[in-house]
Amino acid sequence: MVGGDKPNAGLRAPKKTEDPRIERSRRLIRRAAVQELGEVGYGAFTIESVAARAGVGKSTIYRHWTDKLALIADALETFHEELVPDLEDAQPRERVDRLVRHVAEIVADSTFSACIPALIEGAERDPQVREFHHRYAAERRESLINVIQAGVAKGDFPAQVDPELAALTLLGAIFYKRLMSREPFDPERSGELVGAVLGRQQTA
Amino acid sequence: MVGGDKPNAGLRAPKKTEDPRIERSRRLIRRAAVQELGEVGYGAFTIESVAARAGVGKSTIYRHWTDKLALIADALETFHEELVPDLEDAQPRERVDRLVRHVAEIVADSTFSACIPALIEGAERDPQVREFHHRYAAERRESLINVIQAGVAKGDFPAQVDPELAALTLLGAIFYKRLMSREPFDPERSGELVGAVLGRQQTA
Amino acid sequence: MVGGDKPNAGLRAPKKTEDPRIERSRRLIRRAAVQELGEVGYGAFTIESVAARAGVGKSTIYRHWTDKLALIADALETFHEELVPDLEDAQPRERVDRLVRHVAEIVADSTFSACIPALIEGAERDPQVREFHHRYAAERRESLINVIQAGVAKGDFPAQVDPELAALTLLGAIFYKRLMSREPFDPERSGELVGAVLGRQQTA
Amino acid sequence: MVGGDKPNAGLRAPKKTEDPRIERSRRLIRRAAVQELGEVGYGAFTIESVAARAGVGKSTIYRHWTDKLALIADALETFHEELVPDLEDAQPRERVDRLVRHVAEIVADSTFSACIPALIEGAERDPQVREFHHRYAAERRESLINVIQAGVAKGDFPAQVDPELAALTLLGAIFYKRLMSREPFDPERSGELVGAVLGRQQTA
DNA sequence: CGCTAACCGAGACGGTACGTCCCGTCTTTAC
DNA sequence: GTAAAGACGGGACGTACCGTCTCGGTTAGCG
Repeated sequence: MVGGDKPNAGLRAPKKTEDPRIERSRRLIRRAAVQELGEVGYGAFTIESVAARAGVGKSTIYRHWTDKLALIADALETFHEELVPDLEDAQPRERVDRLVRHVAEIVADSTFSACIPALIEGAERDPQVREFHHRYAAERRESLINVIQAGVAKGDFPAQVDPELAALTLLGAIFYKRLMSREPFDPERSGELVGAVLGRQQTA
Repeated sequence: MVGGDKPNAGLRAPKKTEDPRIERSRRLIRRAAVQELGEVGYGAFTIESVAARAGVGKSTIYRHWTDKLALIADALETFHEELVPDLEDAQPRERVDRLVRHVAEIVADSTFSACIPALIEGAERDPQVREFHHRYAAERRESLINVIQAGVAKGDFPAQVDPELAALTLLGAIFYKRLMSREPFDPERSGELVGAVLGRQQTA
Repeated sequence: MVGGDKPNAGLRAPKKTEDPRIERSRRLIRRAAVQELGEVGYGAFTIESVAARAGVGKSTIYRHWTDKLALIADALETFHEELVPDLEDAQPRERVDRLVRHVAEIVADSTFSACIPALIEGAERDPQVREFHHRYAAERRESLINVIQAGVAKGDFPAQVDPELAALTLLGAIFYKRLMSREPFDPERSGELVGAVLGRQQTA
Repeated sequence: MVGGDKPNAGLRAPKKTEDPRIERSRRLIRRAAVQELGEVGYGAFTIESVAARAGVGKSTIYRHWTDKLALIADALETFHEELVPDLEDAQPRERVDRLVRHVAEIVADSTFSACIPALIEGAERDPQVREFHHRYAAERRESLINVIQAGVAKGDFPAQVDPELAALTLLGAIFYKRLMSREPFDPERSGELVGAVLGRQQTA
């Protein structure tokens, strides 16, 4: 979690097990928040509306998250897993392809995508959000760099490829398109993109 | 202009010259708005704060712009010129280098840079801002694409380079670094970046 | 109440008891409003100033009254009781004396007195205030008329006395002095006044 | 004048004759002000509206009067004459009758009447307005007192009549009715009123 | 009859209050 | 004892006028 939510972090001794209603509320609220985000977007996202949608009092939300941004960030955390789910052992090129395509798909269309601008802006103002956002992006980038590195070592990609720079251009192109133009990057073109940066497949 | 402001549009005959105070107010307010945007971001951007910063009454702002968004959009318009100032006739590679470096420098540090997150967030929330932001980015991209295309035609870059994709990766890398990590893209590395995407200089 | 406030009208079943903060806020605000009215008058009466004076947020006022006028009208309602508190069974002359003196005293000096000009001005501008102001004055006048009538019937006052006209002159003199000259009508002279209008006491 | 208008009070020596435009503007504005007052009442009286009605710039009004109240008071001054126009030498009773009826008529319906509340309120807050309002009322009262006094001296009214108290009740009744009820005092009843206070006509 | 001073209309300006909306906090009551 | 309901203080929104001010353009009346 980003911080901002306040689970019984500091061992409130006397409480053995957590009231089951608490987890129920959290789940309801998180779900409502994600729905709200998807439907009205970040701009019109309102705590009061989330509360209404979740059938919950406003105070219940503030009991579990410090503010709007914390709720959003936490709700997004949910997606974290779904973003590194390709731990297969295909060949490097294949793995890069899948990774890039996966990112492109998520960026092209998902609740997560709708929140990217908010995260960027939030990161600019709030250290907590920044930490979360950067760490998150770094993990994503790291895994891509590693795969590219492996490919270079294995000779699948040209030797002069700088993995870090390559990862930057691959991800950059996808996010840039999403943030700077009407249309997101088409996932179907991810193969092309990889080819442009790492060289065409020298298929026999 | 993006819209929202109400200048002397459409030559209203009877008004010969404009009251000089008007332009002065507009200038002060625009400047204050950009500063505000850079400092507090889109979400916390406040007309009242802009008015205070500009040393102007709130009503003066509403006299010239219909609402907050119109002011933001118009204030950002200000940057339009400063960002396409490289109309030289060097060789294509050199021109790409300079263009990319120029973008990197601006993104690394400038008043404009401070507004990028606000701009992205604003584009997501408001159609007016979006229109401006996208058009603006498109122009920037367009000029880079043209130069790359010329280079490909001339044989300075590999034939298989897709100019549009290449531009996307070049710019993407720069913005991605700025928005997704602690450090902006170092302008000194723009040569490397161009090399990675368009091939190393095949110098003698 | 005059209207404008929105109390538990129409027995909304599910709400048993009212939040005690509500009544507390209402009381504080009403008091502040009356003070404000007395001090700055109707024209300069400001919701924001009332809020500050009551140590309350502006929104709390708007939560309980629809607008400025509703608040003013309701706040003035407060005085209603304090002004007809002489239901004794003395002789008619005595009762008239006391009633007139009571009015003179209130008009000479009281929180209410400070509001009379505001009330008059308000009545001229706003139908709601007017309704209240007139109804209120009518009740006051009515009770005086009744007592005079009783006195005439009983032979304590000359037969040709027109009770309604007499009440008008008695009250009129008091208010006229307050509103049209530096000094209010001296309550000590109320006996004289009654004598002038209803004839001297034909004591043995 | 109440004060507030600023004619060439302090003998600006070099100016022989006044620019005729000035007087013209003053006249237009005064007239517009009175019309406005009559039509929309004091509450909705707006300087901007008066300016428009007079076909004059707002600044022209403020050039000649300090503020709204000064303009209104000055416009009312116009009526001052029409309020003491009964300098005949009838019998005292007749003169009182006419005076009272005249006041009743003015109070019952005139532009002046519409401003009484504003004057009362203004007098409460602004010393200048107070001075004007009180002096004005005093003159009116004085003339009535004098006539009554003459009548008492001449034996037309009972000896025990206190002229000052009598005047207070006569005027008070008329103003009270105007300010405290829906209907103003009916001028037709002024004879009755005088009779009630000064005794019936002991006609043969 | 042409020049210059002033007055003028127009309206921009800094302000202030309006009544609305939503935030994030805090209190109360019901379950 | 917890959670819903929702009152609360706060503060920005965009609007309407206020009373002040600056701007050129027009007009009166002197020379």
